[in-house]
Amino acid sequence: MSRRDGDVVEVFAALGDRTRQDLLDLLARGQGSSSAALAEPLGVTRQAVEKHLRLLEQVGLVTARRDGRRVAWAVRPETVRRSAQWLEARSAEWERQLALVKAAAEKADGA
Amino acid sequence: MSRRDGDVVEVFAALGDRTRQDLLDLLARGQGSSSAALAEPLGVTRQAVEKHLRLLEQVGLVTARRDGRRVAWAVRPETVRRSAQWLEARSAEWERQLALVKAAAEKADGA
DNA sequence: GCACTCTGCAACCATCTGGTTGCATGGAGA
DNA sequence: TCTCCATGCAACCAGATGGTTGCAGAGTGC
Repeated sequence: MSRRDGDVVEVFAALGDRTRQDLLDLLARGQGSSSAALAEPLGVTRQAVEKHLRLLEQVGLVTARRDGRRVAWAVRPETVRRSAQWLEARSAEWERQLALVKAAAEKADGA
Repeated sequence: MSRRDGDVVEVFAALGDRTRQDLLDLLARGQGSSSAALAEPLGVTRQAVEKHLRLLEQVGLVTARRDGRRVAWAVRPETVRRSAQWLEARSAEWERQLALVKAAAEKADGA
């Protein structure tokens, strides 16, 4: 597994949390871009939101832009799309490999 | 977010771990199907592998089939494919929403 | 029948995680 | 200039996690 594969593992780990999924939804819908604005619909403190946002930023799922003292967060869907494509390729690869293994096993049984 | 969405979150959490990713790779390649056979290339104990396998089974990524006292584990790529498609749809949806938000903001600026 | 093999399970441990609280700092508006 | 607002950060906490060790039970081959 290459280093890039390692990055993808972190993206999946980041996506494997309900609060972060909801957070990304809110950001994509334009329903708030500051941590305080996002905290209220999520039902957690703004510090919890900031923690999640920093993790999402770390794996490339969101970006931050300073606006005076405010920070405007935004989703980066292209990172999600790339991860989806990576996963799709993996499942296709696994299906291909399983077909080979299955064919080899049937050949052995016939022998 | 629907209940099915909740399931997907668990799939991503399951995929967000390097050992489990490697485990799925080994299973797909047919390089061992029992916990003991899988533990050696992963460098962890068979109990650790079994823990991971049970979690993967819980979210539908692998299946177990009893073979006497042995358990043969197998990957279910269709679950991975479905999750990839879900993610692809989400990123497309987020891109669509972001475009709407961006257009609305530009309209407001022009006013 | 017995020894061996494979699995299941629980207890344990160090670390991580998701969240809260409290306080400090910097930007902005009056 | 001062007050307010928004953010940053650290400490804390309960629970979860990933792994190990030890032991018991069931299947299997001799």
